[in-house]
Formats: sequence, C-alpha cells, structure tokens
Amino acid sequence: MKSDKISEAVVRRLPVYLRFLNDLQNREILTVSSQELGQKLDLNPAQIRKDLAYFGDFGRKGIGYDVTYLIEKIRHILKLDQQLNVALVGAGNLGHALSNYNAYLKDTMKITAIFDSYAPKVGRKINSLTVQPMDELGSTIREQGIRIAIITVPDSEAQNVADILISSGIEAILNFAPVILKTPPNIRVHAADFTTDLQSLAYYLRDGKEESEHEQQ
Amino acid sequence: MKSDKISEAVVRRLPVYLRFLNDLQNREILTVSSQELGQKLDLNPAQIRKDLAYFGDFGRKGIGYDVTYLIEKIRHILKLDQQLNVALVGAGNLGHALSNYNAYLKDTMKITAIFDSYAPKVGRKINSLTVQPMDELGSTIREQGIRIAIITVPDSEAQNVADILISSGIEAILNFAPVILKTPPNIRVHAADFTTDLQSLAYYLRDGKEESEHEQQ
DNA sequence: TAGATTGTTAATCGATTAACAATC
DNA sequence: TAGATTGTTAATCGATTAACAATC
Repeated sequence: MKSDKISEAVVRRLPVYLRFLNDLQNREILTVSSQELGQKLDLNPAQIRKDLAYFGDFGRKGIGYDVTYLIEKIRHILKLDQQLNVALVGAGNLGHALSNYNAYLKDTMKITAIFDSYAPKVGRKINSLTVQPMDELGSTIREQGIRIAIITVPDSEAQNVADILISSGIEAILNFAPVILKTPPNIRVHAADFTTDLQSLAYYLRDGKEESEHEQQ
Repeated sequence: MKSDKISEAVVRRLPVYLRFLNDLQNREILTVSSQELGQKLDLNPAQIRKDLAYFGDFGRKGIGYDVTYLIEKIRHILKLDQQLNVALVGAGNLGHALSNYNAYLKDTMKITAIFDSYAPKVGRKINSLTVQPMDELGSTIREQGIRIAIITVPDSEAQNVADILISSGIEAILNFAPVILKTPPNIRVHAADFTTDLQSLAYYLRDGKEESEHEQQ
C-alpha cells in the first residue's frame, strides 16, 4: 500500500538499507530477502518489509528483493536520483573534515560551496572549493540551486547562520552546532550533535554495585 | 518513582536538558518550569516532567526546578560527575576536528589519547596530544582507565578497530564510520554517521506536484 | 508440487500526552 | 488563600512484531 504519512523512523532506516544494498551490489549479489537484510542490519524482517511496502511492491514472493532494482527505488524515494548540491557554512576543522566525504556521497550529493564569515579564511582552498564570504551565500545558493545546507559554525553563530540560510531559500539543514535551532515548520532540521551522543553514551557505562541492574540493551 | 528500565529516548534527551540548563545557569536564572523547558526545547512539558521523575523528585510543586540542583542531578545520572577519559582512533580530519571539542566537553569528558595505524601520522601532535600507534592502545586504555572510544577511521577498518577496542576493555563506542558494527550486547554503540543524516534529509525536500502532500513535520 | 518469502492485517508493545490531585 | 506547577495515573497514539494468505 502506497503513501499515508511516512514516519521519520522509516525514513531514517532507508539510507541504512541503501548503504547495505550498495555493498551487496559491489559483491555482485543479485537478490536479498528481508530476513538476510534484518540479520545484517539488526532489524526485524517484518519491519523491513513493512518499511519498503509503504513505497511500493518492490519484492517478489518466494524470491526476495532484486538488489539493483531496490537500490534504484530507494534512491528515488530519497531523491538521490538527482544531483543535490549542498552548501557548507563554517570552514573550520569539522567543515574541512566533512568536505572530504564528497567522494563517498558520489555524484548524487555533493558539497559544492563553502562559506565562512571569518575574513582570513575566505579565499582559501578546501578540496578544490574556495571558501566564500557570507555575503555571497544568497547568490551562490540561487545559482547552484542549493537546497540543503550543513552548519559547522560555533554554536553562538548557528542560529544566525540558519536564519540567513532560510531567507536564502534553503529547505533542509544538517546542524552540527550543539544548539536547538528555531526554524519555520517547513524547514527540515536534523541535529548531528556528537556531544549529545557522547554524553548519552556515558549513561550506559557499567558501574559496579548499585546500578548494575540497568541492562545495557 | 525511581528506576524501572529507562528507555533510550529518555536517556538521549537528558544531555539536551543539561545543555539548556547550563545555559540558564550562565544567565544566572535560578529556577525553570517544565513548561519553559518544553517551549525552548520543543518538547511536551509532561514528557520532561516524566523523564526527570524516573530518576527522582527533582522539582518543587508550584515552583519548578532549581537550575543548579537539576544540573547536578542530571550530571550524576549521566555519570558526568566524574572525569571520563575518551580514546579517539583515527587521526584524520574528522578525528582532528573532534579533538577540538575538548574545551566544550569541559573537564568531565575529555579525549586523552589518539591512535592511528598509519605510521607517518604516529608521533604528530594534535592539540597537545601525541598520536600513538595502535599497538599502544591496550596499555594506554588500561593506564588511563579509558572506557569510551570514538572511531573515526575509514569504514573498511572500523570493525577491526572496534574488535581491538572491545578486547582492550572499552565499554562504549561512538562510531563515525558508516558501517554497522557487530559487537557483544554489553558494549554500547552509538552511530554518528552523518551520511545517513544527510540522505534522510533529502527525503524531505519539497518537490512540486506529485508528492507535495507529505507534510514535513 | 514443496519451499520460500512477500505484502498486509491484527496483536503487541512502548512512548507520548492529557488530566488532575497534591502541594509549594 | 489563590495561582502555579509538580509527580503520576490513565488515555492516546504510534511503532514494532507476529502471523498468515497469496504467490513466486
């Protein structure tokens, strides 16, 4: 059955499926079942079948899923079957690191513009991209048809940068700054804040006596 | 009411509360209600009260929560009231970037050792830490009492590094490599894979006609 | 045909939210 | 006292899992 509203949990699993399917394709495996998929990805096979069935009948009863076909379908669902240019704001160490992932993201998604407000950084080259000043942001976004931005500026600047991005027409933001951005409801924001990840990880450390009853899942 | 098993969703919100409370403390605000908290963090006030109540009665009816007291409590729950040393494996760009967050994490969590398997990187300095070879990993982890590790190596090496870390006694891993690590159930792993974030973000891009009915939440 | 595996409905489980008595 | 706000129970909502008919 098609459409309904798709939950965020489902959407977040799709890239995970895609990544593993690409792997299978590289190993020239033609077909995969929800059971194998579930085993490798630590997910319930019924969940995988259900996730995929939201978008169409991609499998064949008795057979499983054709790897190449499913890749194509998921890429389409995620809109990765078109070139998506990404802007990166904040040319610090983290921004620098992320721009290296261009190769991994292949042709479909690519950081094609880097901005920084700090004058001495402007004009420097990062992997063949030249760091641009913030006042070129609007025009570059329009020219390159950029719809997604990554924020890697210090937290004190993040909200301001987000506001500028949004007024320049950006639709989605991946925010690495450890702050909660206030944005209009039609802008999609994902938090990629590793300090939160790290701190929640500490909770699960074992600690001798009194709390050894929380089973770490 | 104390204990029960705490869900992961609850644990992941605690660092978010903590971050905002630190903010309030810096602004010398003494007290906060679940309503204000909910407003700023985009969460339901009842959820916040319930989350906190799992761990104790931290609030005062009619008043709210004492900021300083609540910070202290959450820090204790997350085990951030002790020094936690963190190992970082992979001295590439991303590893380099993360080591800069030491200042942000304050005294409680700190990257205190960096490892890399690539000989020319060994011996280099990154923010006052010297990159160590992989064969010093076990001894350093023991000496420094390190219990948490961050993996920032290429995906092809990630599983191998994880195995080494686990056999050296690490309890929790923050994994930046875009692979699903196979680990024993008593090891806590959080995925910090920004390629997944980015790809799921693309799903929510607007696209003219046929799919304009998925409301982006 | 027999075995495998999907798509889907129904059952279960868990998390979020509403409501309110207790109380500062 | 009146107003505010907690902690907690009950209601709701949503997501996961089990089960199975359909079918390759």
